[in-house]
Amino acid sequence: MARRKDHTREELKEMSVVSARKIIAAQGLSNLNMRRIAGDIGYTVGTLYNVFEDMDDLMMHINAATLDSLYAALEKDVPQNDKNATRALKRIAKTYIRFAEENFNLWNVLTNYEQMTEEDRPDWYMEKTARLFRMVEQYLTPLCKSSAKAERSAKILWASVHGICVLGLNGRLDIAGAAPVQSLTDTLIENYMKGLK
Amino acid sequence: MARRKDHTREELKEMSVVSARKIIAAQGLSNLNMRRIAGDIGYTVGTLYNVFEDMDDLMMHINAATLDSLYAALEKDVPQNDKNATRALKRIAKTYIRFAEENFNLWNVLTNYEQMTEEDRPDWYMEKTARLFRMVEQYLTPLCKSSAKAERSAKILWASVHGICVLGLNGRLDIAGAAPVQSLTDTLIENYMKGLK
DNA sequence: ACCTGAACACCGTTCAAGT
DNA sequence: ACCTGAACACCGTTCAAGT
Repeated sequence: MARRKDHTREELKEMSVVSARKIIAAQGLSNLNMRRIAGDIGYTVGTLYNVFEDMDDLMMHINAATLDSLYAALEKDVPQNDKNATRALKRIAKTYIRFAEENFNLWNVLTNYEQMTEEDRPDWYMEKTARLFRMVEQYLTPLCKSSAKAERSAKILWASVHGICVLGLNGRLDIAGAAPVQSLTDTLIENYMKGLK
Repeated sequence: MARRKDHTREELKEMSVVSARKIIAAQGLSNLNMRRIAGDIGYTVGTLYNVFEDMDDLMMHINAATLDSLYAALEKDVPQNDKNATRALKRIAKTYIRFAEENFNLWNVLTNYEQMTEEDRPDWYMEKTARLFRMVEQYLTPLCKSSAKAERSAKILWASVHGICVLGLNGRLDIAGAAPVQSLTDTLIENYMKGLK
């Protein structure tokens, strides 16, 4: 063994993240561990630590991949340049909720796994969340007096939809499934947009 | 040793929860473990398992205590029978945000630690969250055509404020501290209530 | 340089043994 | 009946040893 060099460093990273996401999606975070990932990609734990700093580092890459697939889902489902902002925002919320339901375990990891190190989140990671907010913001800019106000409303609406989704899908609102959650976010967006004018 | 009977079963439960909450508040969830709690209350791990089913059970009692102190904070700070619903709701949000900031570690455990067993949450635990929603609902009932509509708006507003608080205090909204978070929830509540009329 | 595999420290949990 | 403490299984992480 040793010095196999079957895969490049980047390939190993990619394989590890794919494997870890597969395990989380199928069996939840509690069934994820380093030995399991290593076995799954045909290496030993030591190799994982040659490629990732630690499990937190691996988890950040897992969440980055989830953010990418969320962004892709939104880009695919949400029509570009919808002149009706309220309709577009409802569509974003609907896609977000469906994504959360369909990728429940991965989405929960993204939501719950807090990297305590708030400030040393790398720029490439921050950008993945920033572009999600920009997607919401583009529909609010034409309706607001300043870009600062549009940014504020984008934060408020995104975080609110997120909160309803978190509590709703986790059974804290006495409702079950994605449909009633979406109904609540629709009402939120309608009332907020009415109040904005 | 053995057969000390220094404390009743209920006293042991209480002591364990108090100790665990102290550890979480001071050093975070990652520094909490069964041996530490046991040592802190002057017993061994076996005793903890004589009183709690497992760590999940203990965690539920920890979160129950946090919900109680949150309710107490709200009861203390929010004026009863405020005729101005928007003002009262803003006050609830403000107190909630301050509680989350001041009890950050405990509040994060309450928020992030998901008991996967959704349906076997005991009734006495469910009631602790239900009464929080009722507190919000009381201000919405006079403004809504049906109690069902008031209930819906209570869920929407509570979950939205929660979402803004979660993302805001965890540094996901490019803002720092409780004040700007509260500013966002104020705008949310204002616009939502305007839209409601 | 890359990879192994054994070791270390530390967990949650169990349970035979004591009083 | 209550409590101990040692044991078990399992985890993240490290690192000397191999090629």
